[in-house]
Amino acid sequence: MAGGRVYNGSNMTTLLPNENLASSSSRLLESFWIPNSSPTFHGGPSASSSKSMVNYENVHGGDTSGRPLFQSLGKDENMDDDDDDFNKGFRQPEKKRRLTASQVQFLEKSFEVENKLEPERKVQLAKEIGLQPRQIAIWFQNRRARHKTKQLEKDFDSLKACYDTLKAEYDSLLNQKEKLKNEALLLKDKLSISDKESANSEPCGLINPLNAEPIKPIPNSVSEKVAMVVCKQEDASSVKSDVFNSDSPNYTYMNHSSLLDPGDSSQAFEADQSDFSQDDDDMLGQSVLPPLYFSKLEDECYHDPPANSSSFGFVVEDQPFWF
DNA sequence: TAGGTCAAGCGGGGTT
DNA sequence: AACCCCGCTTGACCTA
Repeated sequence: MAGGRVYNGSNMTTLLPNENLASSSSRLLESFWIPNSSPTFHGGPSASSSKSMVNYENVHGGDTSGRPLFQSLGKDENMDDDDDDFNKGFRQPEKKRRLTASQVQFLEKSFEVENKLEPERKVQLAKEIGLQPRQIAIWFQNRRARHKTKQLEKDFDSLKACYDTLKAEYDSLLNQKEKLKNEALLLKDKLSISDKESANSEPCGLINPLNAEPIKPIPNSVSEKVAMVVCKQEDASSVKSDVFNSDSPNYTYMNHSSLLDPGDSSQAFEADQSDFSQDDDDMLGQSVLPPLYFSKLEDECYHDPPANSSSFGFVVEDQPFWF
């Protein structure tokens, strides 16, 4: 459709509905709008709402009983001072006027009820507050646009907060991963050192795992768990003195266990993760991350553990045995 | 005076 | 064709 709609025979571009014909000067315009005897929606710079460009309200508190809540200016009322100019062919460009606070409040309430505008409702609203139906439609359109903008801002803030949270979790996980990697490396070093020392001090192979009957009081599966739990409960910096104490009956078993195969650090890493809830000193993640983190860990890490890490997955019912 | 706000214009698309 | 809605823009006005 071509622009420049025509309403009630007046082109909106040059003559706004409910608006006086433009005066030849802003001073004239103001004086024209200063209320004297007119009912509602007449106003001027001295009107109650200082923020309104032009306040149409009846600031004199005139009796409006028997009238609609708001009443627009009739064209006859508008023409007073400008008739001459208009007839002479003068026509000032339109002066935009803000709706009054009362009008806006009325429209806002209506908007809260329903932000779409049926034709009947539009006409009704227009009558109620003394505006042209077209103005009501425009106000609702602009109001919907503002509402949409605000909603977008809200959604953006919400998504950004979500992103920030996830990023914090991710960073924390990265830190934890690095820490656990370092711990695994440290443990491997200790293992190799202890291995060498034991080989030097007991060259006769007293504790060869292949014929280790004397030191097998604990079943293999349980022994593995003992080793893992002890490892995990120790702070990496404390060098696991108990674990590597040569007096320990599990000492040699640990040393020759394939659990901490130096070639597979991921196993150690993964096993350690399974014991987060037991570790006090290394619970960086637990102290930082929300419970969601752990549920996610379970979802993402334990639903389908790698086959080669099965020996690290503690059976739930085993845990009370160790703790 | 720059930037924000708001009523209104404009043009395109959809519906009846 | 008339009407409506939407996105974008314009222009008047306000404010820091």
